[in-house]
Amino acid sequence: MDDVESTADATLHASRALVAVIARSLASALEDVSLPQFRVLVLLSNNGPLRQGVVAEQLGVHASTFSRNAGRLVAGGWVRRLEDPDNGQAKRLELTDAGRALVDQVTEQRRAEIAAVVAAVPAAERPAVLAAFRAFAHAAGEPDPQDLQTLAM
Amino acid sequence: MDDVESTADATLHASRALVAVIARSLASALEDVSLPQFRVLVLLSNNGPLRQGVVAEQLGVHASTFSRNAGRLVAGGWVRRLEDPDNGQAKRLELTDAGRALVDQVTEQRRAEIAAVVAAVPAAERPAVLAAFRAFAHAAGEPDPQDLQTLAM
DNA sequence: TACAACTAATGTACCAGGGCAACTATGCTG
DNA sequence: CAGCATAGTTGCCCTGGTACATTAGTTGTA
Repeated sequence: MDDVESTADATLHASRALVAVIARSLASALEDVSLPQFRVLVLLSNNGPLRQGVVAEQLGVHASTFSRNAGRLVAGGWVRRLEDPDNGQAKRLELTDAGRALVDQVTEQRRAEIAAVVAAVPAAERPAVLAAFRAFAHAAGEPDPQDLQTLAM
Repeated sequence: MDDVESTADATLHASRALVAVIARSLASALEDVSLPQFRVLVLLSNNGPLRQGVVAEQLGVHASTFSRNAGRLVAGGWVRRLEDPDNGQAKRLELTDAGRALVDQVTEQRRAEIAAVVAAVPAAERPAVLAAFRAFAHAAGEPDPQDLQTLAM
């Protein structure tokens, strides 16, 4: 087994731990909203207020579908529908405080759990881990936002 | 920023790349089956044939719910329902070749994409990356199977 | 101004997933 | 054998996500 393979192996193994963290952080939010709904919140969190049509297109769903989904989010108090001052026919969606808090809570939990793992790495090895993860991230390049959005990141 | 924080930061960054890979590999399977359905396939792939009731319990859904879901998987040709020779009332679920192939394809794609990233890491740094991921995985401990199952790993 | 284009909402319909309750068939045990 | 427990199926109902077609209101333009 060459070093590409064994490194890929170790990466896959470590990725299981990361996935578990991500799944756990997601699970807490999914008690409040569905995954498609949470994706919307993340989208708004990353981009600020957006027109409904834009969100629908980003999510790859029909505008009518999204209109209803947005309605559910509004009803749940996670987002607000605002008139677009520049365009009377358009509506802008904006996170409410609750919506923002939900997203923040997930990312916070994610951060905290990963920090806990890192803290469990012997201090002497931490710089090496830091350098290695940076090298890996660099080699991977910027992830496709569309892919990240699938799992609401 | 201490080195726990900056390392956690780098880890989060690297994890985005990993999540993108996982999302992509999952996406290809989700053209054929739904996520709840794929979870079933993974469960069977990891454990071999299982009684329906056991699967339902693992997934945390009602037996009646799962009975129908299993029916859809059978109809799709992904699993087979077998009489349990030891117990006339029980049914065992077993992956068909197609079901196994679907799961294998996802894990294969995942492996291949990660290997591609690793191959893009300069050879001189690869041993450090290997060591880092091992250290991280070790620090994280064994992930909770329940968490992994959420995202079908 | 009148008409076309755009944006969202709504009526209608469908499917997947989920639960509860009732039923069937089988297994176990006194 | 009678009666109870176990395993799964099915009827019924609800929610969420999805699409298509249509409608209503807004904007822009010929």
